Amino acid sequence: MKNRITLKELAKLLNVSVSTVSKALNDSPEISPKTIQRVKELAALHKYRPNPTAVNLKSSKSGTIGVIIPNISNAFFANVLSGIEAQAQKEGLQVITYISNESWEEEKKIVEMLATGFVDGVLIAIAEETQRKKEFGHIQNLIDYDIPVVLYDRIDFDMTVDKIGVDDRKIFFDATKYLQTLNLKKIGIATSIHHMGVGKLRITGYKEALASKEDFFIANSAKPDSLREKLLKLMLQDKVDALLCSDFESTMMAYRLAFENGLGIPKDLKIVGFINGKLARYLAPSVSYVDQKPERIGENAMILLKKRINNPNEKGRDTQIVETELVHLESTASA
Amino acid sequence: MKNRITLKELAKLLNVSVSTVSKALNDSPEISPKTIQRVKELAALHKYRPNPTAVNLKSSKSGTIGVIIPNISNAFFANVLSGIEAQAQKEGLQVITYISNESWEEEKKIVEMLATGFVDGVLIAIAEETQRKKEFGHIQNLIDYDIPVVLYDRIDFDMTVDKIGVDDRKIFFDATKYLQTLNLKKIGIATSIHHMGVGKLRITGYKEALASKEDFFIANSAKPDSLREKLLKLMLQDKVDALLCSDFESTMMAYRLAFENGLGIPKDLKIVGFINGKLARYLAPSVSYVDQKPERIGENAMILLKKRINNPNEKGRDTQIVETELVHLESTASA
DNA sequence: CTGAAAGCGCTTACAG
DNA sequence: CTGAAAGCGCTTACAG
Repeated sequence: MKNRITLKELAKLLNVSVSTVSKALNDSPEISPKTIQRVKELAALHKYRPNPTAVNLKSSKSGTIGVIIPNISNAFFANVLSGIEAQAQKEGLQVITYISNESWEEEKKIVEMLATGFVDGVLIAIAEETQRKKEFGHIQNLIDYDIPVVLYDRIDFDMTVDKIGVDDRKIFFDATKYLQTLNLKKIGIATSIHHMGVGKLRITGYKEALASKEDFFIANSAKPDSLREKLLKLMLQDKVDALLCSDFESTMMAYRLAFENGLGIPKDLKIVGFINGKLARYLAPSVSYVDQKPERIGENAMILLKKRINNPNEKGRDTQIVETELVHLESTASA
Repeated sequence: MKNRITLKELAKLLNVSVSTVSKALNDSPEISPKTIQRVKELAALHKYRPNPTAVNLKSSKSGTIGVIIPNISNAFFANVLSGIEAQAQKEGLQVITYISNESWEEEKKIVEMLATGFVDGVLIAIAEETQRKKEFGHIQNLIDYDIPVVLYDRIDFDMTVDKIGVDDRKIFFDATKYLQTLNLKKIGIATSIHHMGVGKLRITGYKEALASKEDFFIANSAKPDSLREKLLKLMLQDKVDALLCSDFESTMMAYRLAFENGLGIPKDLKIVGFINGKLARYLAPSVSYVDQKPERIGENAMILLKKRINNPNEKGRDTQIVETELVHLESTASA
């Protein structure tokens, strides 16, 4: 059953040339309708499909794009990928996924591979370690090779490249302001990503909203044990009224620690989290969360990349901001 | 910066033939050490990388495999993908992901595309709708085309093909037996995937463990509202002592409904769930869960596929079972 | 309207 | 040890 039929074999069976078969299948006006029909019928009979590799070689396009994901276990990135996939299918592009595991070295290896021109374009969310090391040479190199690149989600970097993400500063600014309207005095934040661009911006937004009107209450650590300690201090000593949580880890840890220490949510402590909506609604109590619209980010990232692939010589670079939404559930309900 | 250098251009610069350059770069013994060195130096200088598309065309291999995922928001599949990726990288293969969204039609479209020989092999977890319709023609067709295929996770189908998954019947059999050792009388199950192969097997395991010693308590529905109602009946009317939950939806809904109705976990109700370990530990109380070892499934699926790609003519087909683990957390703690 | 030829960028048997 | 030629499966300018 193996061995797909080729143009050459079709041509032989039809007693015409390879060129004629090729043109007929592509509905060339050069070919007579009668021949087109004959060719197409036999092609259908044999289930002919052009060899994509050969087509790619001719067109010097690969028909694929590379997507670098720092951590696929993170539901946010899984959903972004879902949006990318859906849009790529519409564009007729294949998506090759790479997982950097937040590692600079793995990311570098992937990017260098992609720099060989393996794909028509690249979508990348920059790894945590890369941000920490501030070593962006490999990314810059990719851009310099004129391979279309779009940064998604993690976009707070000084590179001339298309970007799409959310306004992290504004999200926390607005969320803090919202909590203030509930007459909460002590508003704190919890984060395990304070060393990343998006994490920093969220802290900035929080600070700007509070201005110097109140004290800052910040629990920040990438290490679970240390984050736990700092959170406990905020909850039990400082007795904050509300916690803005910047990521999955800090949201779930706040939720869990409230339970362990008998703090009622929202009675004793209000929580706003960064987790996906499906989970947020199942928690008990349900947790108000920031909907980052991951599918939309993915979809628009793909559209942006496709645009750049089609217009490689355009000079300007876009930065797109996707609107987010603060979804109010039980964890911020007023008495 | 664009336009990667080709063999032909290197050859011109070196005043040798294309063949010589090609052979030199591949360390052919036909070529003198001196020439090899000259060629490699210039290639390095120009950062020459062979065009993968051309190499693939020659070798009639694509160096890529296709992975079909029913639903990437499901943490289980995200983690399987992670395992696949890691192993693929070791094997030097690219992974093209496709998301079927549990849809028969989308799956069929993807599979037909892959049947053109676009990839060297395919890993697939069969979509829910496909299972419901019992329409496996497209999958069988892929197999008939001699494209190496490995079914992962959802493997309870009568096809001559390599498979890798867990023993779903045994998992629920053992879990039920375990709950019996806690002296629980009324053990129920909750599932929203009872129409799928893995779901059916889990129910079978539960029934076999109980034998006819007790009544069966089963809440099964793919519709949230209906599942909620059935679960409430089990919890409030039948007053089951424990619930085995078969998937994310039913686990989280049981957790949430216990909270809404003032049932203490584990005091009034014990729960065993199918969710990922990270989440399970953060819940309040933490929920005992079945660790399906998704990374290992992905990794071994990739190994199995690679083996089949390398030995296309071997006749036998493997079914690999990955060992799972019931992790005991607070939700099944005894008083 | 049809076909021979060149070419995409490689590899490899074969000749010298 | 080096190179000319054929070929992987296509597409497309060009000739007839």
